[in-house]
Amino acid sequence: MDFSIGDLSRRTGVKVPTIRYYEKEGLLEAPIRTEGNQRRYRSSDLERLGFIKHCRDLGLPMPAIRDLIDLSQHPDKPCETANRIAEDQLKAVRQRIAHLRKLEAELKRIATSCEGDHTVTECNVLKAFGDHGLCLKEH
Amino acid sequence: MDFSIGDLSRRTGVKVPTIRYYEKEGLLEAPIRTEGNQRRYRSSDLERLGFIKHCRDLGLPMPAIRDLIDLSQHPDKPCETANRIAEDQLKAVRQRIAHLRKLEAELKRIATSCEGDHTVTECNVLKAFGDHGLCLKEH
DNA sequence: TGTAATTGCTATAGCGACTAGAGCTTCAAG
DNA sequence: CTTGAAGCTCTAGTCGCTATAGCAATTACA
Repeated sequence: MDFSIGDLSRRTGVKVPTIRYYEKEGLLEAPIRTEGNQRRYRSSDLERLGFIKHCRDLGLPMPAIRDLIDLSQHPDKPCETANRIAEDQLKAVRQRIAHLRKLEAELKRIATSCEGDHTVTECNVLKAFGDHGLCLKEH
Repeated sequence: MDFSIGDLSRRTGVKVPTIRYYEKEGLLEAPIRTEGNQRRYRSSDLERLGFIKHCRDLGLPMPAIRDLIDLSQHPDKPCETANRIAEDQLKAVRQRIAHLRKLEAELKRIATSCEGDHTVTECNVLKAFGDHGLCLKEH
């Protein structure tokens, strides 16, 4: 019914030092210890760590995760905050996608500007890396 | 015909401490100094810094930029390396886009799962953040 | 020429979210 | 009872900057 830190790691896919780091940062509560000072977790910790893992996979920064955890411990509060966090993150992700698409377009242009077999003196790739003015759009 | 570090900064949009950092990291050569120990740059440094800036904007990591600079100083070498760097970066950008699109889809689902005015106990947003199993696809 | 504002200098520390390593102790299997 | 895996703490390193402190030099204007 209780897990070692290694068990927790295997079940969640979060590395052992990262689990200890989350504890230090206050995302996970410090668990009880064995007589030999080793951490022993319960299934509620497993859930909590799964929650954190999923949030991190979604790109949430740690302060946002802290907010969500605080929130989930006050069940009578309105859930606007949770909503706002999800929407902010969605906005951020969309911005990053837009930005990366511009980069993709320019890198495609750069990568296809060199046909074959010559030396760097006449290499368009190097020129293109150097000259922002050649870009189709600003980024 | 020569610029202070501030001039260089204004003309390239690279911040002053970042310029000094690039020098420490060997991306920029150490320029000559005035009697009072201040850096004085020439237009070749301006070009080089513009090159670096553009590469960073495109997401190239510093080691890749170092490779490109080395390359540009051996004009007789074949330009395969430059090509490979551009293509690797293009590939990396496309991967990141693909990943972000999955996140976007899931965040959209999470952010729209809560309609209106209730408390966190029955909030689907919090549930969705917690439960990876509810995801449409893995990420 | 005097002085004040701006810019420059070095060195160090901090950011976020881990990751790696050293050097030690405890646990579990055979 | 021994051995090897897993655990412990603590420190430092990663990347690409950014901020701060405490000075020195330069520049603009009176």
